Amino acid sequence: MPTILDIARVSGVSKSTVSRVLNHHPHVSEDSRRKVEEAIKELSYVRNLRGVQLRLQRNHTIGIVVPLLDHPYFSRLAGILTKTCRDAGYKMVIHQTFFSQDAESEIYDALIHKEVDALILTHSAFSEEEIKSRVQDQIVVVCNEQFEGAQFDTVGVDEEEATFIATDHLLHQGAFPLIFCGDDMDSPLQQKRWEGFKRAHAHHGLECADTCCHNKVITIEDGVALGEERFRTASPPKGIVAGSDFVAAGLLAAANAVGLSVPEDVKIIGFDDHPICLTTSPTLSSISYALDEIALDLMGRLTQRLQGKNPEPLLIKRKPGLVRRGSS
Amino acid sequence: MPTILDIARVSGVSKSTVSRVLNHHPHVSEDSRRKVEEAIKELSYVRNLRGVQLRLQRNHTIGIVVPLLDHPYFSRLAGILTKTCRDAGYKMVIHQTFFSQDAESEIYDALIHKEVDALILTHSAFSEEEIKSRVQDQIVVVCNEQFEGAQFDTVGVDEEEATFIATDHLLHQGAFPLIFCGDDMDSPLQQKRWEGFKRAHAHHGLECADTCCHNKVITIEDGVALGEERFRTASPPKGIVAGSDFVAAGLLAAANAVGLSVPEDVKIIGFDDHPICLTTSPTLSSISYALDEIALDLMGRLTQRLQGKNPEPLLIKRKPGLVRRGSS
DNA sequence: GTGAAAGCGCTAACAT
DNA sequence: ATGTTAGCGCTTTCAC
Repeated sequence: MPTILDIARVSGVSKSTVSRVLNHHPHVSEDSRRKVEEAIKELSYVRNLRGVQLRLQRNHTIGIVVPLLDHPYFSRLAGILTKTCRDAGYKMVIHQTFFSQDAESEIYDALIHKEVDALILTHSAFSEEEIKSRVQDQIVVVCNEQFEGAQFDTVGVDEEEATFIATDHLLHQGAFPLIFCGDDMDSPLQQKRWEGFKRAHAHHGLECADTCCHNKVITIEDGVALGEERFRTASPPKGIVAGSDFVAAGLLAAANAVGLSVPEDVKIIGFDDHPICLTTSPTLSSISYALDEIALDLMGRLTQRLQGKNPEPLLIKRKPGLVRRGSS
Repeated sequence: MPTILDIARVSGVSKSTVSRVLNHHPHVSEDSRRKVEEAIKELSYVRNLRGVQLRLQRNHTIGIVVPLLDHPYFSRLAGILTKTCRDAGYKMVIHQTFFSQDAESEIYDALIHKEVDALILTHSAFSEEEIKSRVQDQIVVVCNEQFEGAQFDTVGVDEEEATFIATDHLLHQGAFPLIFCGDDMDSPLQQKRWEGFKRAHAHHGLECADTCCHNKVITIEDGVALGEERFRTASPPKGIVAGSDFVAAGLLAAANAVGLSVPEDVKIIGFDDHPICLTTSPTLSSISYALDEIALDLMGRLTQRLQGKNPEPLLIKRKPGLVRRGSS
């Protein structure tokens, strides 16, 4: 494995000049540049990043925090963000927290010790302030977690509004009472959604009890299980605002299995507008996000910070869309 | 950010001793060890990995190659493998190739230049020999890509057999002619599957034309599109072996939309036994994999190689399972 | 059992 | 425009 010293020897210049060529510095003679480039090609030299990193105290690596990868929303988001970062010349390390605060804490430690140059949060079990106190002035940006943008750049969809729209839609169709389910009711995101759910009820002059809120409903199987439980009671709910399309699909399957008709007996709506919505009978209504645009917004902001700029934290909330299909 | 030198100063020993404590060397006096540990706690010191890496020429980082993350099979596999690696004390960097040979080549370069200590392949657009010639004696292990295990440790399901079972099952139900679809027919995996598909036909004394093979069918939407195209012809296929459950779900939705009954008019089977199988009407038959076991097998092997052992490449092929549901 | 010193590959301030 | 040199944080001989 050749080093810049080898390149220097072969091309007959000093290693500083090699470094200058490598880093596209000005003030290098055309002649030196050519010789160095030839030597690089000849020895098929590639920079050892660890040397650079040790010297520069930078990694060109960004971390992304997701609760779990085996999830249609987070895998899609991680896929898009990874590509976006790569295109911007950064490597991406994906961290799964499995909704655990301990696992999330370790990631902040990694950031503080500069194992990554910045962190993208897509979910958190902490509040914005708690995170800020941990990470100090390290770079953190937030993607579609419902922080207020007080500490970090935050871009995403207005989740309170999204849930209001979904809930209002079901209530408007005459579905009541409703139930609501989310993956982690302790997170700010789920709290926002829950507020939107309640606001829609108030808007229609209806009461909604805390008992219609279900926590830790994440996967298709969770949706099936919740449906099996709630649909078999004497008075099953008339409508469901599900935390994701996968959960919604599971609930729909349970309704079919129990013999309830969708949307006549029970109406269902999910989040994300994932293509799974097209594969159920009836097809699933959903709230849509423009993830690609969100990713670009976020990366733009992140790039600025990585270049040392330090503007006030920004909050971008995009409008969600209602995609009405067969299930409502 | 404190360094071992700070620890050395505070604890009153030399930095070599600090290093020895850090690395759990023997021959350190109990007294020194205690003082160093106190200083570490006091300054909340954490090792700077880049220093270690530069010195040791190792990263404690493993790369994983997936075609794309936004895919139920690969995101699940990536999730499991990432957790398995983390538990073994390694970081994981996920690379998406988007089925491009160029993107994949870059990853091999990264391996050669030791940006990662090893690579886990879950898909490749190259042959085993081509990869070997690129990566030389760097560590590569293969997860469920159908290599022959001549060059690399390979663990996964016998895909030829899996496809034989799926195809045989449909033919046995009287479904003929069939069509077959895969994500990337140039890959060894899809070739194996295609061979299993043909072998099942031969087993039943039936012919199958190359025209029943469809390439680059990856997502739910691809499945819908393929279904719309093939189901509207005068003589639609009687059965489909789909490359993944998502594609199968898309095909099923298209069949329903076109007015074909499943399984009466057309029978469908997918791969992976993903829970989406439970959410369609009818539910989807599928070929099941034991991914968690595969991940553990693989990690065991990988750990050995990372410890410098260099046994002959191993080939583990687990038996696939047939999960019969409503669609066949 | 412990410390001094060399060096992993690289960049940048300083000198020329 | 180019070379010399120090040093990023760490591990590991080699002395003692």
